[in-house]
Amino acid sequence: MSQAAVAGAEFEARYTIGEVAEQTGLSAHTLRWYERIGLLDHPARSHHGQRRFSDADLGWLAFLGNLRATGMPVAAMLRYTELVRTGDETRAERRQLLIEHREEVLARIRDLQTNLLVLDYKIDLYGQDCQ
Amino acid sequence: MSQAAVAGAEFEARYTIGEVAEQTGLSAHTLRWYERIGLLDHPARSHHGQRRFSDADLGWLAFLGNLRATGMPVAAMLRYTELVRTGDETRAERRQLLIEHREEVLARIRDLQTNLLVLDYKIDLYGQDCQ
DNA sequence: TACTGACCTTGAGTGCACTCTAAGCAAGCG
DNA sequence: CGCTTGCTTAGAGTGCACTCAAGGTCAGTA
Repeated sequence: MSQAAVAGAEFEARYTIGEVAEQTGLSAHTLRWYERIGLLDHPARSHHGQRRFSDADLGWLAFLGNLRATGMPVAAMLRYTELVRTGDETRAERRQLLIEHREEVLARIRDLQTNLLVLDYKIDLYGQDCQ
Repeated sequence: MSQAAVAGAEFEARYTIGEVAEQTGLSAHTLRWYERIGLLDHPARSHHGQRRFSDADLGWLAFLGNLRATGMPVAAMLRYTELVRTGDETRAERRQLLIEHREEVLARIRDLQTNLLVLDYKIDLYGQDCQ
């Protein structure tokens, strides 16, 4: 996840915040905010002080995107991020966190499907006759 | 949806706000708020001025619950409610609204499932070896 | 040289959906 | 009688996840 962890990282860091915003669908504002709250390592900077994101950063953002898309709160993503930063000894805990999150997502899907049945029924009623 | 639309409704209106909160899982605060913003008709009142909800109110709240559980924003629920209040001539529009919402929910479910695959993959990686 | 556009910072503002506060009234209980 | 519980109101506060504002730097183009 960290561009600093990759040898020669400064040669890979090439995307501007605008490009990353484009690719990830997050706004530049949000990318800076993610960095500020600790979801994202401080990226490399150009000699003018502008951020230059690496492929590793993009990969990490894509993974965060998966977590967000499945409804994980930012606070939980932050916790996960900090576990990653801590090191390999947290692997079991990270795995556990993901497993629990998966269970929640599965429950959410089941819940949506159940509620959808009622909607279908209602739509059916409208299609036929009154109320 | 309206207890006023049912003949003899005042004889059915029997649940206190606490009981309705209990049954619907919404807080009494939220029930009053729903009423204030127009999601709920003004319920009957006891001779002390306390709300007395009817079975019709409970049914309507259950339906609202379905909409909320499937992620419909309050503003859209409000629009639907106003269509119901307007009368039978809005039935086609209401049906259309529900159909569109159903499509969105189906898309959400597909999206969740897609993102879940990545989670599964990641969990699998943690289960095996490094990163 | 003037302008445009992308980037920088800190800190404040937004929208949603509640959620609570404060001050007060009424019923029921020991 | 005092206490608890549950209700009433209008309006303020909360938490989340952004989102924007203001004021600035810098590179490239006409």
